Amino acid sequence: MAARRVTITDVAKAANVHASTVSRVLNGRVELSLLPETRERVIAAATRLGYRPSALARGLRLRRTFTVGMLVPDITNPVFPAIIKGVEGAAHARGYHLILCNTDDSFEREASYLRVLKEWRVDGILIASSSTADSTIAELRREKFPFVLVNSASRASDDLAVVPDHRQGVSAAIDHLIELGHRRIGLIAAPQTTMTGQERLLAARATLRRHHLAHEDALVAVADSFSEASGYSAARRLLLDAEPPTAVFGANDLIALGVIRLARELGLAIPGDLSVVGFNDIPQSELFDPPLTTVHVPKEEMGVLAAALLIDQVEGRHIERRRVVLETQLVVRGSTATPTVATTSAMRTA
Amino acid sequence: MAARRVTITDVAKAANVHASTVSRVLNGRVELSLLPETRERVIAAATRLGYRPSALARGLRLRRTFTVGMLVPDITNPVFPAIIKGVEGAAHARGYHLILCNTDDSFEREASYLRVLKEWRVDGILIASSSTADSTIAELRREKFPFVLVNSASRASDDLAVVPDHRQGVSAAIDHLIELGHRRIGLIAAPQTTMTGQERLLAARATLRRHHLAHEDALVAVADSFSEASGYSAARRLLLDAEPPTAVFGANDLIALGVIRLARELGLAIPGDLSVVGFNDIPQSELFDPPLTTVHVPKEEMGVLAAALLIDQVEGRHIERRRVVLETQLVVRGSTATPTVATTSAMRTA
DNA sequence: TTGTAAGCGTTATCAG
DNA sequence: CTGATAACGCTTACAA
Repeated sequence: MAARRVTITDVAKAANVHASTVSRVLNGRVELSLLPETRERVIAAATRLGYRPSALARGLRLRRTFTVGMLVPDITNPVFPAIIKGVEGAAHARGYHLILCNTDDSFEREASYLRVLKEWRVDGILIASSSTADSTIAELRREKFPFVLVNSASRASDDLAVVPDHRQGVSAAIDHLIELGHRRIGLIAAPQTTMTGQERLLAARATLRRHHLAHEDALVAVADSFSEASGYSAARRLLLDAEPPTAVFGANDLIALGVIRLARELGLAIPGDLSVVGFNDIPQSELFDPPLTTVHVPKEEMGVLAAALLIDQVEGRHIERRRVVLETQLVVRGSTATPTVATTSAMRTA
Repeated sequence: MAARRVTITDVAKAANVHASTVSRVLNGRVELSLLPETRERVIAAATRLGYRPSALARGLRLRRTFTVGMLVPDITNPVFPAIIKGVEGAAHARGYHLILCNTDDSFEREASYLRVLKEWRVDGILIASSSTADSTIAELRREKFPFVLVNSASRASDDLAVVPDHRQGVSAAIDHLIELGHRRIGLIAAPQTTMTGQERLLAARATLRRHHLAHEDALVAVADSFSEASGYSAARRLLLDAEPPTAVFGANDLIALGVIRLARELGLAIPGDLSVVGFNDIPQSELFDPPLTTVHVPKEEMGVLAAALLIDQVEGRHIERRRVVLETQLVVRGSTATPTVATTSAMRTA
């Protein structure tokens, strides 16, 4: 099909030198002594023939690929593109390339991709896949395979990780609702099979408890995934209840948008009849109807830091902080407000 | 750092056979005659040692990597994740893996990534990067390197491509505005360095001409990129004009959202004072304020078809249609309406 | 049915 | 300063 690739030997022949010389010219360090004349001849030949070294052969020989893999649960969730952008930029700047894998939130695909990444001998792996089985991570740890968790941490606190401060963010979101006067606050959690899901629900419950507010089961629904559709379904379980909440915290922005969609269908005004807060501050959050009140997470920065941490590890540099926790910030927009009289009636029952 | 990887020879030793036998057991076709007993011993050894073949070595030997590369201009633009998802699904189903590269709309990065993909000996390349220089594509063509264009086609009509019907989509969008009674229709084009940008502007102009409507320069602004920010800036040039349009067609949804943001800042009601249409139908389009009227493009399907086309080509299968053009469909939501009395005054001047 | 050997394209080491 | 050689880990004729 494609014409035979030109190899280092072809270049060598064309330049009347040995292949090893070509290699030295093309990627030898400067202190190597080479006749300028040879160097020029080699470079000329290489460009004339359009020589492209084989990363395969080189990786095989070097036992290094200058490539990092990244596992993402769902590229369609707008948090991730932002994180990925950060990762890619930082990796690129340090001479690494990124192999991106979309696990579609399936354990099976995740395991399969992890295998593939290892087979490709990537130098390290970034894991943004929140559902990652503990066993999977344990395996990486056991093998001493360099990896860094992004966005969602692991149970083992000594794993390298770059995460937003879930607890602080969630707490700020719920404090905000309470300050507005809400007393019946519904929680739409993310899957409890994920660390992110667990952490955010735990944090939310803790905050409510701190304020001596109800956080009974009737006020909690767990979404099947981090998607809008799942948020919508879960919201049905909450809002169609006899005593619906006056405010809802969604474990992420997509879930919050699902709530908003349902509310709209039910004819509930937001924030008039129902306040909604999300988490992540996805792009265009301020253009939704209503503009989404949410917890801002420095997504791109998170990616940059994670990539840096991974590469530091790969290159054997000293690592000061094994776990980087990034500040989050509540961004109040239109989707939250003081509960109205109509809904405050529900408050009394709380 | 990491413990030495276990190789095929390690497995061979452990199973008391030669490496070639291990290879045969692990990926030989069924018709190969192997003693069941040997087979079992090998498999046992392989699993016990946790053997993972090196894709590097295998790719080097096979001159095939079962990997395809994909160039995406901006992963942050919500059209692409959807396309990527389709690509990845289809590729995965056929046993291929995807290496994703974000070119950030820079020629330089694009060229660099293209080089990298070739160095990794990917079996083929998917190009969704609309700004791709003709010369780049020409080079691929010359080298007979398998590639398929997605979302935006090339000038050369015989290149393999899977694209939406830009002409039909744009025309539907503008027809819609005209049917509503708009006569001063502004165009916010995408960069004219991109094929997509050119095609959509051309189509828009043609449609206006067909209706004998003005499409003078005052009604056209060209955005610097496909982003919301660029749409916003370009919109300033249009809407702050003495005689602003009563409706605007944005070359994509993000640009349209930029227009909406500006309109909101200027206190213009949408669709009351200004109608806006976009292109692509990005996720959550219906949750914006107002819900975005836009041209729906079957994004995931586009990805699936493109991947299939590429792999067919790679595997030497016969290809019936070299260019697949997908139907688009106008989705009318809240951002367009009949021009109000106030703005119809502007109509007369047109 | 299985072992032997060569080679995929590089680069590190050792001579010269 | 540059050439020869071996090895990275795998697959596939060919031989046994």
